[in-house]
Amino acid sequence: MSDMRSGENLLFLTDEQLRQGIEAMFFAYRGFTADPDRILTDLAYGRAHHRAIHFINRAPGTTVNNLLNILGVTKQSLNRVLRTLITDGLVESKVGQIDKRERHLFLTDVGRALEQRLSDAQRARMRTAFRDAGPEAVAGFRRVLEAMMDVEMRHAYTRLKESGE
Amino acid sequence: MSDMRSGENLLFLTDEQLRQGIEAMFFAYRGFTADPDRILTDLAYGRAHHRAIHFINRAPGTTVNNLLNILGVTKQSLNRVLRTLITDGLVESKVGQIDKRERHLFLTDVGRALEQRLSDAQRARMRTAFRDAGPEAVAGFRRVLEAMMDVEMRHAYTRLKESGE
DNA sequence: CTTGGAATGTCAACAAGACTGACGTAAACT
DNA sequence: AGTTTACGTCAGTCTTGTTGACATTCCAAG
Repeated sequence: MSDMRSGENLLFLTDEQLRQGIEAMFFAYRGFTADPDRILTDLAYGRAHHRAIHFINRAPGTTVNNLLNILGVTKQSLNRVLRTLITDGLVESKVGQIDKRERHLFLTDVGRALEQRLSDAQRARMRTAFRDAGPEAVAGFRRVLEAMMDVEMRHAYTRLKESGE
Repeated sequence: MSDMRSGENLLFLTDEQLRQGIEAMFFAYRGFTADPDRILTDLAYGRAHHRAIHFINRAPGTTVNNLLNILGVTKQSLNRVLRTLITDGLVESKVGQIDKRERHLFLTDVGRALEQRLSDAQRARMRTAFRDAGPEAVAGFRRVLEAMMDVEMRHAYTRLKESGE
């Protein structure tokens, strides 16, 4: 795999190749969000709600601040979303036992049901794509995406990844 | 956790693997747009302007309708963006010679300069990611992304790809 | 040739969801 | 006691998506 390292087979780094990578990212991300988006609009929710639900499900009991860092939005923006999810009974907010300033977030049964519905749709597409591309392609896919992240996001991603396996 | 189905090792298709793929997409897309976004906010433009500029540069003389299909937004939404780009002198709109209902779009020199600046920033990140991951990973990355697209978008992508090489 | 429908693009108004800034409350830290 | 931290909220702005209404142009059927 690492035969000619110094200045030979770097064809995959031409501007044209990079541009194709950029466009692939753009078009693929559209597909990536398309299925959950369809479900969400029927429920008068948006992508922001999906993201919150996803990460609360992934890390139950997470604090608002924690979620803020992962999502990379302002607290006002997150709060708007969270408020509707709480009043709609999808998310529960519990005052921290050790530190009472903190609010720990959990999905209710209803919230978990929606999370399932959304991630089933998204996973279905991901599964088809993975299967069509094959395990080696998937490994490459992950390697490139990880290299594309900002450092802090790579750490957040790695932490989540390790907590899940 | 050995999940052997019909002899094949399908470990890369577990729900946990798929979820990691989903999160990788989410975090990577943030990195993907971060650099151009920084440039754009200084100029009071947004991601929508970037997208329009990108594809006009890629396919000079394209019609509004054509661009609409690629970008997947309503014509009214695109029009707002286009209008500011035209009044700011980044994009030129020429009435079609054959069909006078159509407007053909071109970047001006100023528009091309901004396009360069934006895509340089985005390519720099893509280049680093590609180099770090290696050519085989890049091939896999592309294969998975293509499989993730909606059919129409895959066609649009392929058409652009072939026009560029 | 005219006329009605389809296609293309523009203008106006509105909604979601991001942002900043300011402020308040409660709890924790020093 | 005073400061910092965590969270919530109000108010206002911006980008970017939406729908609705409308003008222009093309084309084809009468």
